[in-house]
Amino acid sequence: MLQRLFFRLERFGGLSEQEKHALQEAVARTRLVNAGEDLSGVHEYHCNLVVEGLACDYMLLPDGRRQITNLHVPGDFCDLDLLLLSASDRSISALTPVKIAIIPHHKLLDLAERHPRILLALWRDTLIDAAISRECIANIGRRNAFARIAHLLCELYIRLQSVGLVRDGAFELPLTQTDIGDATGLSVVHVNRTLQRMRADGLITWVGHQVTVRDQKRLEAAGEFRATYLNLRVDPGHGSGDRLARRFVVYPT
Amino acid sequence: MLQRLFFRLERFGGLSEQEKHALQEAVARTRLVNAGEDLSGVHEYHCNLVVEGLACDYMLLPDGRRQITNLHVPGDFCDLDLLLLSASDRSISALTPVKIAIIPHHKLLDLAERHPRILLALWRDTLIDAAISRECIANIGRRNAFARIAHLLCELYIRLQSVGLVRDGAFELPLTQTDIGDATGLSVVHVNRTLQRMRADGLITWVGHQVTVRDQKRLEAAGEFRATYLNLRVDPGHGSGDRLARRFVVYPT
DNA sequence: CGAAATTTTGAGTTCACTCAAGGATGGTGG
DNA sequence: CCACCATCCTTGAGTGAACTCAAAATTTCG
Repeated sequence: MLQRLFFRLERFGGLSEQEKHALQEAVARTRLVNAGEDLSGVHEYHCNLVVEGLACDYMLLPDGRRQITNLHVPGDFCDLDLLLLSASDRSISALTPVKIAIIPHHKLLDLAERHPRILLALWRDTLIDAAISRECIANIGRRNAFARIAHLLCELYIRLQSVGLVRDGAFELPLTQTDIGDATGLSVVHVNRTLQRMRADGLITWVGHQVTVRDQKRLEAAGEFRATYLNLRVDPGHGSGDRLARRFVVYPT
Repeated sequence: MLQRLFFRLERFGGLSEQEKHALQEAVARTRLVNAGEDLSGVHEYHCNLVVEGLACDYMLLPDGRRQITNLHVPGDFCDLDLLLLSASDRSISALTPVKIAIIPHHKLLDLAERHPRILLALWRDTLIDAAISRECIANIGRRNAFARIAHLLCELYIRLQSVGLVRDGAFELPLTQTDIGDATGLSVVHVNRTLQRMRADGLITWVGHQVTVRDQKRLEAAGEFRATYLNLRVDPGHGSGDRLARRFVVYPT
């Protein structure tokens, strides 16, 4: 059930078998959400974790325009923030049929108390989401359409790769061009024309829901993409995260 | 030293005297950073907290363009994420002369172990930053220049108010129009023209570094601003944050 | 097979950008 | 205390990237 999550977490040390087991046990049940449906209502006292499919955070503006603020691939928590915040500023919706693992807040709280490393993994996950958001701000604020879309595709490539969903440079991406537009702050029409150029340039192919990155280097250059912000590689030299985690292991509560 | 922080934290329950004291004690020293200078280098093994002045997170694009991804007002932590993440994707710079409280990571780690409620307050703070980022994405991605700037000013108004830095609808805002542009994804020229319109419309006055909100209602309407995402009001009905905190008090580690 | 959703094309428009230069402001040193 | 320099604000003019509206072509799916 949580393999994708665990697989991703391996990248920075991972969890012990015991911790994994505890997390697995915390899953109360699973749920299927149809494409286009909101997850709302569910997340009163539960966290939702994507097991299969693609979901997104979005905000609706008064005039009906939509802005997608993040995508959730398998292994991602959707709404960890509701564990600590009372006000939700966005909605979460399924872009494809999505299988969700539902973890009650109280169980996650138990885990956090008994397994500090799990608490840290959760916090860390929310911090990476924040880094993704920052990158998105720079993307939308300062790049043109071509670069924005290139950047988005690069990010998805790495994120999907980190959960084992890329094969030979290709991955399933069941997004409509409207979705791409809502995620990059562009109109559908412009997304369409830009994607045509991107395909013509030989950077990608996009057939059905199958996207293939034909020239990752040039795509990354076009999107000014550097994967570091995703924190998907272990970099033992910097930061105190490992130290913090180690402490919590040495002195378990 | 940390009054602004504590003042802001009061809004959702605050910290005990003991906890406040412990946080105060964790401050190793303070530092003055000149306007325009980066805080970088400092934050290898320290967290920086703004005591006075205005700082910002920013990212520099290859061609030299800048995108400001967040502002830090007094009482804000600048780089809590570095406690857990190894890769830093942005820089932090002082927009005005800034007084910084430096808190070594290891001391913050001690605190987190001994005072779970402090750990939660820190996590919560990073979650609110994430909410601010999301709102910023929607702002830049889907709103026009007028609304973007209005929204930014509304946000700053509330954030500064939450740390007691607004008086009679007026606050110090030592941002240049270039800064506003970098924060909203606009060019200086366009910021200038938009601000002129905003002043002519009677929404604000901006003299020197003093901004006065003349008509908050209309400004908020123009920016489609709703303050909930800032989580600055206690809303006991929703969420599990309080429960989590309570637990950690009932069963201290 | 037909309806609905999605992609694509065309044409005209606009919001925001760039370039360039002229004022204003404020800090600093002689 | 004033002159000077740097930064910032402001204005004008021309341009362009992305938008809107509208409709046709294509794909998807029940």
